[in-house]
Amino acid sequence: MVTLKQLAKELNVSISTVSKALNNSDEIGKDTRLRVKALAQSYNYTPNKVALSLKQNKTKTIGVIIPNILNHFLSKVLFGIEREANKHGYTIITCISNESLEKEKEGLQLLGNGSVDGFILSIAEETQTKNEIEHFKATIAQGLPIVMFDRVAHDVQCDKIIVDDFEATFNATKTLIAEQRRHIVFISKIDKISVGKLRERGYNKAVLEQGLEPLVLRIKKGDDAQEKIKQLYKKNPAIDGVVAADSASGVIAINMARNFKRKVPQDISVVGFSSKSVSNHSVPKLTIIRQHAKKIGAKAAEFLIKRIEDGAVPAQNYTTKIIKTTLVKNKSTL
Amino acid sequence: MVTLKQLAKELNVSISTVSKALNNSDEIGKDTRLRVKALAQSYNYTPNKVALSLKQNKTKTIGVIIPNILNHFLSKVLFGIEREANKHGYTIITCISNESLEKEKEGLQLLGNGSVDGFILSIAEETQTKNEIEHFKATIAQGLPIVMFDRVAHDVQCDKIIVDDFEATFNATKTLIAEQRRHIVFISKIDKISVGKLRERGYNKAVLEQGLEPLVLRIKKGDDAQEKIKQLYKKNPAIDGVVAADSASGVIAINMARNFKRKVPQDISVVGFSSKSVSNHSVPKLTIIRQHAKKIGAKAAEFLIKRIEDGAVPAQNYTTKIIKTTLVKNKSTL
DNA sequence: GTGAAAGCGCTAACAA
DNA sequence: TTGTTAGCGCTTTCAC
Repeated sequence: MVTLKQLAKELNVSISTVSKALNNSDEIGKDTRLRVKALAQSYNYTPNKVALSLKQNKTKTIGVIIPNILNHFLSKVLFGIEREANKHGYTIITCISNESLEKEKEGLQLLGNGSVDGFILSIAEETQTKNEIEHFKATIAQGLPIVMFDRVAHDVQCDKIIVDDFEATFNATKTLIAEQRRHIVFISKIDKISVGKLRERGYNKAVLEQGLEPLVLRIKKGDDAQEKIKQLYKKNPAIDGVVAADSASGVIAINMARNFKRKVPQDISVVGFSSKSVSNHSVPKLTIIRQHAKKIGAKAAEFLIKRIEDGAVPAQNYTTKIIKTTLVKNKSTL
Repeated sequence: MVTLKQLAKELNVSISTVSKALNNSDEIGKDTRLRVKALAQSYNYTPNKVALSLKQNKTKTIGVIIPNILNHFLSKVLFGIEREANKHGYTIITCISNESLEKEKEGLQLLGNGSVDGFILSIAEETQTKNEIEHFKATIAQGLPIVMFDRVAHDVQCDKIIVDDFEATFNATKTLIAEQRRHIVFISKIDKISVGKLRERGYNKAVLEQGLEPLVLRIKKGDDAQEKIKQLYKKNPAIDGVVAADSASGVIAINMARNFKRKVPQDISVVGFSSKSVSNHSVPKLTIIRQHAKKIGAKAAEFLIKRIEDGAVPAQNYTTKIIKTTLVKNKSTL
């Protein structure tokens, strides 16, 4: 990489002249400016980002800590973050907590040393079960803003972007009830995390309101989801509706139903939290609760960048933005 | 963030004393060292990463440029990269090229300004179709090592990690032939990129060797994959085998077959490039060609870090490592 | 219109 | 054993 120093030497001018010329300062004479620019161009000069960061005490970089990049929803949010960040001239540096509290802390620590101007994160499962929030508070106290999305800690003062999980399943369940379904099961692989709990509650409320019996299938890590759902159908032949809290369960529920000679949507109606691409993995296509992951990511980035650039505004006026889900009807419901 | 300066002031010693003490230099007396460390601890001091980077002219950061983070294979590789990088004390900064040449160039440019010590990347579709490689060469010439994975440019001198795409489909097709399948179709959503072409050739060779007729279904962006596959089955009732080049097509091929009252694997045998989690999306589970994405990522990181840390070794001895795929038999084949 | 100098936070060669 | 100084690459104030 060429530096200002080298350019200055070659042009027989001072470093500051070069710097000013490149920054279009009107202190510098036109001809000098042009000469400098020409040479810089020819060397393909670009200012060293690290030096700039040190000097200006800002990195134009956002730290993103997500629990699991193999989760389609989360990687879609990441995509949204990246795109929005880029628009504003920011890059993102990613840590994957792998649902571990320790790795989450490490990420915060590692990037908190001046590497980033702020964080966007979704909380690890372990952090949620242990209910730890001190590391977030410490980071914020250190002057680094945090924006949380999806899985958030309500006791931490910061901007948040969440989904209307409770209402989403409540409404989805009611939709099935309106189809005259009376034996609706709720399937979840995410019963441990906050959003999973909310979704289960939404389902429960809708079912109980109608005097129906709730039936919940929780799939643990390491379980064979197909097998569990098979057993479920076997034991409960009356099932005529499925609400799935995660993207795979809905798809499997549809594909497995046919093994029991049950037609979707005639005999069983299925709806699940998922994305368009995954909804394609079942025939008929899964009716989905869309979470608008990219939008969530974009909003999170927007919020964070605003915080960063509004500078040392006394941290306050924190917003919690709810991105409403949309029910996209495909052919797995009537 | 506390700085050395502040610690020095509070302790009434010089900045360098503090620095040395914290770095366990034996130049510093034991008591001073302890005093310094105690205070640093109490302030939760950690050296500013940016200053360190500037000083040492290395960032301990890897730039990763991937075409599409929503692709399960690619995000899995990213996961592998991140984990391996972390092990070695590196963080990763991600750019998503979105299959665009322009964005790929931008990423290289943006991070090439001192932000990273090297790159790991998989080439964008547009870059492959236009066959542009100058930006890679320029980056390498600039002193930043590149490791390419999966979609690589053979004309660029650098380390590469690839998959045995040709052999994978060749062997998979032969497996189907050994099952006495005589009407095997190849389905691909990725016919434009290098690996997609290799996979198609592997299939072709196996089929032609047996004097069978090749049949290829190419699904374009924006196409309804389900509909295309449905039409395929309708027009070609003799199909008794499917080799899928991408993860979704195999799953859909299985789920759709049942709509034609064709049993998998009895009537149709299906195998596809995919991952364990996606193979679950069909009943029966898809027999998959596993690419060991995480391992690819880990190897790529390992290669790059070695290059970075072996310093200015005259760039040479470039390795191309082939990570062999594994055929994991599930119930969609005999 | 141009240049010298300070300083961002850190390390390390050298001086005391 | 501790401190002074220079320097990584850059911007910016102030002097000429």
